[in-house]
Order: sequence, then structure tokens, then C-alpha cells
Amino acid sequence: MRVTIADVAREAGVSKTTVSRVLNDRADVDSVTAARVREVIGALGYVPSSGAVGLARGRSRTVAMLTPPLTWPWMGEVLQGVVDTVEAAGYGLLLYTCNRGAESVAHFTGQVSARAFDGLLVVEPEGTLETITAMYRRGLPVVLVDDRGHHPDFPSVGTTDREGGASAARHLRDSGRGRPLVVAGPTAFGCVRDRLDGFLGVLPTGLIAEGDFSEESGRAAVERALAGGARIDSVFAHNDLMAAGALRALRAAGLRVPEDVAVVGFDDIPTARHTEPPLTTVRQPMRAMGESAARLLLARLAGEDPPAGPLVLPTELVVRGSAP
Amino acid sequence: MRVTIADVAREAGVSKTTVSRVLNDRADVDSVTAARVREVIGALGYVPSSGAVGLARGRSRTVAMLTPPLTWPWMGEVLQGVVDTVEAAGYGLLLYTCNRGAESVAHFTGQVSARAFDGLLVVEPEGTLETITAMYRRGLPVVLVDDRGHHPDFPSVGTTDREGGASAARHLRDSGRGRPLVVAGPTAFGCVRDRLDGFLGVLPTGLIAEGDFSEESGRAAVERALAGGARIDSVFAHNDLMAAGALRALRAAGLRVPEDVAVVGFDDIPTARHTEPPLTTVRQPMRAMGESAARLLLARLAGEDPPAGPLVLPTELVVRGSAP
DNA sequence: CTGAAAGCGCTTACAG
DNA sequence: CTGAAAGCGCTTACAG
Repeated sequence: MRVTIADVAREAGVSKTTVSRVLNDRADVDSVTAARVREVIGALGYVPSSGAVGLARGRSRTVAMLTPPLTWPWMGEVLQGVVDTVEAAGYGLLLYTCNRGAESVAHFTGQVSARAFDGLLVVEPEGTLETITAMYRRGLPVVLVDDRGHHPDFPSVGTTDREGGASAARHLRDSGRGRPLVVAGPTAFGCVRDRLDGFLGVLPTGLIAEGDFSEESGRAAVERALAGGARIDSVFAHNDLMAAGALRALRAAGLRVPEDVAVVGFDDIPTARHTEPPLTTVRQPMRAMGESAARLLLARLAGEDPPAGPLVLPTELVVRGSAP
Repeated sequence: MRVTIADVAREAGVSKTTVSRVLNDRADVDSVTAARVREVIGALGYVPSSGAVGLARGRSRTVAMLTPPLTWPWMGEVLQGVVDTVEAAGYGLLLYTCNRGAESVAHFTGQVSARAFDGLLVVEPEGTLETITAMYRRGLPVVLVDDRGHHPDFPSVGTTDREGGASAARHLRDSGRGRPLVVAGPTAFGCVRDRLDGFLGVLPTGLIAEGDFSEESGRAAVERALAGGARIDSVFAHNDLMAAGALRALRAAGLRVPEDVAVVGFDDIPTARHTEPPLTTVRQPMRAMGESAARLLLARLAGEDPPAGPLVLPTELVVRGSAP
């Protein structure tokens, strides 16, 4: 039924070896022969079986990516950066998510999926780190897009969390704010600690609430602070979702943003420009991070040595109405 | 270096055939033998090569998905629905995007990627339709997640665009609005014509602008209408991005939303609840559409016949502040 | 410049 | 219940 290299060889009157050479653009084929083979390939609509090619070559020209839920507001950017880079290199991308928890991971490591790819890209490895480490030890090239923790063992791509936090603090300080509330993410994450350190180094405060990166937790943190009688003139939230929640709580309490309280977020998700007022935020270059991670992995597959330290891409303060 | 089925067989003192039987849970293996083999598999950390399995079995247990840019606000939901369903069935998902245009498609159809999957899921096939059709004719199972056009030749999953448009119109009419501006998408798309028909059947209007689904085009459409002296009391935009643009233009013109002009969008993207005021919108069940499309494809791969017509999932009017 | 043959790591009749 | 052997569709020394 399906057209194989043998069909092409027979039709073109050459050996499979020669067809294979043409397919792989080897120089040592007579140009007339090559042209004829190419013609037959076109006429027959022949497409090589990637499974067979992979088996024979020992590698699949496919990389896998293990992600948190794809509904995270910034995953689209990361994914697009990865796909573009990987496709441009002629690789395929196999996508896995951990959102079904242990079951997903089990499946991921299980017999069906495994060994189908040459290398692995991981975003936010929490929960899967042991598994990943084991695969890494057995020789699987891995690169982390790691905005959550510090995993010095792996090649990784990150962003300037500390400087990002500091830039938010400088901006608030320079616009005359001195009583900030920080709505932090879970402090177990390395990025959270970095953002906190950077911020506090510029603008020290005792008012620190720990949220869980959800909008609701941002809202609750502000409500608690207000109910506790805290007199704040600004909020720095560790992501835009919590900042949006803070915005709501402030306005619900009758406070004006930015006149009474300025708000700065982190990430610059698509929603950030649509809140009222639009959100000033520390932008993470998610797309560039996806591209860089993919490039790092591809370089690794091409035999290059992994870089000594993590690749760190700069954040950028984006000023909008919530903290002019 | 790498552990193969031969290593397991040798270590367990059985043939490769027996190991293969254990691997595939065939009933006809002595339970003691099976236990021993399983033990060796664990000890050696053996993982089958999916390439070899696929080659031997003639199918890869992998499906591919061809998508528009992953930064589309609702792609995350679709993708998550697909990944969940596909993973649960023990299949892998190969991701391709068309965002680099012709080059992407060429790569997609090219030798490296093709034949690496058993079936294909396509979202918004514009531009790739000829290619897809050709592959479909040659026997590749295909399912469309098609919110843009009408392609009766393919099994597809859609939503109730016409009823969605009608529900927006009924809502506006019932709240006393009679002079709507419709900001439509490109009328070349089947879904746009359906939304328009549904809306106009309930609330006829001559004020119809054609946007391109971008926020900017929504803003421009409203500005033009206002500049032309149109006296409107409501806007129905064919997606939330254009609705958000309309919202901005209206407020910039000094009009109050919803008091002076009510606004209804389409999609219910994450940003919809964060605009000021939050957007009333016709929700598309993107995640369910992704799940259904994947299920349809998997059923097809399992040998089931494709359904006669498209699978149509219901929209739902979500009422928020922009049109209470 | 070209081809015959072995091999990649599995599965699957077939035979026992 | 178990195994030897052929075959899946390619690539790659090796020989000419």
C-alpha cells in the first residue's frame, strides 16, 4: 500500500542505497541519476518513514517538552518560541503536560512515550524533578526553562528575577512611594526569593504577604492588609494575575489606582494591558526564553558542550497606568 | 550502551518474543516467567524504543496537531483539551504551527516530519487546506477544529456560531437595545457568516463593520461609526479582542459602558473578565472542542467510522458588566 | 559513482 | 506456554 524506498528504487532502476543518498543530499551521486530519482520520488509521492529513519540512524530528530498547564497565560509565548526554533532546525516537537499530576508523569516516563525523542525541554519542573534527574543521568539531554527554582545541575534558561524586583522597587521609590505591600509567590520558589530580595534591597518593608500566583490570592492579600489597618501606598505583586486581584480589591475598598495606591505586577501577560488601569509590570521575555532553551538543547544534540551557568535573559519594566 | 529487548531476554533467560509478550500484556505467558521478565526490565531500566515499535507495528501511536499561532488567546484551552485526551489514550502529540507561513507548511509536509504520526488534528486550516486535503486523500485520518470555515469533506468539531450570534442579539434586545453596531470578523469565514446571520435574524441592523479579529480593528470600527455620526446603543463584536478595542474607543469618546452603549464579545478569553467593565460574551467551549476533536481522531484510529456531520458544541452567553 | 548486505530494535505469524 | 526467523523501512560501512 504505502510507498517505500524500495518502490522508488525499483521504479528509478537504482538501489535503495542510491535513493537513500539522494534523500540525504550526499554529494557523491551522479547528477543525472539524482534527478531521475527525485522525479520518481515526486511522482510516487514518496515520504520516508520517520520511524525507520530514526531507528536506522539511532536518533529521532524530535525533542520533547514537558510543561505546566498550557492555560498558564504565558505558556503560549514560551511554546511558540520553542516550536519556531525547533521547526526551523528540522526537528519535531512532542508535547507533554503534567497537569494530570502523577498520572501524567507516569505516562510520560512510561514505555509508550519514552525514547521517542532525542532531548527534553522542561518548564517549571516542580514535581517531576526526580524523574527528570534520573533521565538526565542516563544520558538524556535536558534543558530547563526555570522560573521557579534553582537547579544548578541542569543547563537552564532564566530571567533576571532579582533585577526585575529591584526595578519595580526603584520605579515605585522614584515616584514617591514608600509604603509598599509585597504580594509574593510561594517562597519555596527560587524566583520568588530573588524577586523579593531585589525589591527589598531597594525598598525595605515588613508588609509581605504570600500568595499562590492566583488572582484570588492577590485580592485576598490586599483585603487582609487593608482590614489589618495597614496604610499602603503601593503594591508589588509577583505576577500579573495577583496584581489584577490586588487592583480589584483596592478599587472595591474605594481606593484610587494609581492616585492612592500604585500597583506593579510581574510577567506582562496579555491581560495586563486590559485591566483598569492597565498594569505596570516587569516583563519576562517568555518567547525569547523558549527560543533560547530550544537553541541550547539543539546545540547540545549537535554535540556542543552545555554552557557553564544558566542563561539569563533580562526583564524589562513596562510602565502603564497602574503605576505611572 | 542502551538497553534493548535482547539484553532483557538474555538476562531473564528467555527469548525476545517472550519479553515482547510481557511488554504487551499478552495473556499467554506463564505468570512466573512474566514476573521474572518484569523484574529484569525494572532492574535494567529498560524502555522500548518507540521508533522500533512503531516500525514493527506499522503505526506510531502518535498524533500530530497543526495550529495557528499559539499566542492566540484561546489556543491554550484547545491544546490542553487535546493533550489531556491524547495522553490518556497513551498517544503522543506532535505539535506544528503555521505561523511561519509557507515555510512551516513545507516543513510540515516535508520528509522529516511526515509519516511520524497516525492522524492529524488541524485548527483553522486556512492556507493549509490543500495540503491537508491531499494527505487526507492518501489515507491520513484528519479531524478539523474548525471555527473559521465550512469544510464538509472532513470530520470536524465546531460550535453553535449561529445560535451564539442569536443569543447575543436576544440579550441586547431584551435589555432594550435596538441600535447595534456589529463588528464582524472577515466574512470569508464560515463562522463569521453564521454569527452574523444568527444575530441579524433577531436584531436586524445596517451598521456592520468588518474587522480582522484584532483589538485595533475593533477600536477603529467604533471610531469610524462614531465619526460617521451613527447613534448606536450597543456593539456586538465577533471576538473578545475586537470587543476590548470597542470598549476603549467608546470610553475614549466619552460614552459610558454599559449605560450609553452595551458591548458583547465572542470567545470568553481570559482577558474578558479583566476589561473595564468586564465583558459580556458568547463563550466558546474551546477545551471541550479540543477534547472532542481528539476523541474523534482516536476513534477513527481505532477503526470506527467518522461521524456523518460535524460535531457541534454549544456556546453559552456569559453576562458581565459590559452588557448586564 | 554505485550496490549487496548487515543492522537498527521491535512484532508477529508459524511451529512446536 | 515458548522460541526461531522473517520482516517493518530505513542507513551505513564495505567493496568494487
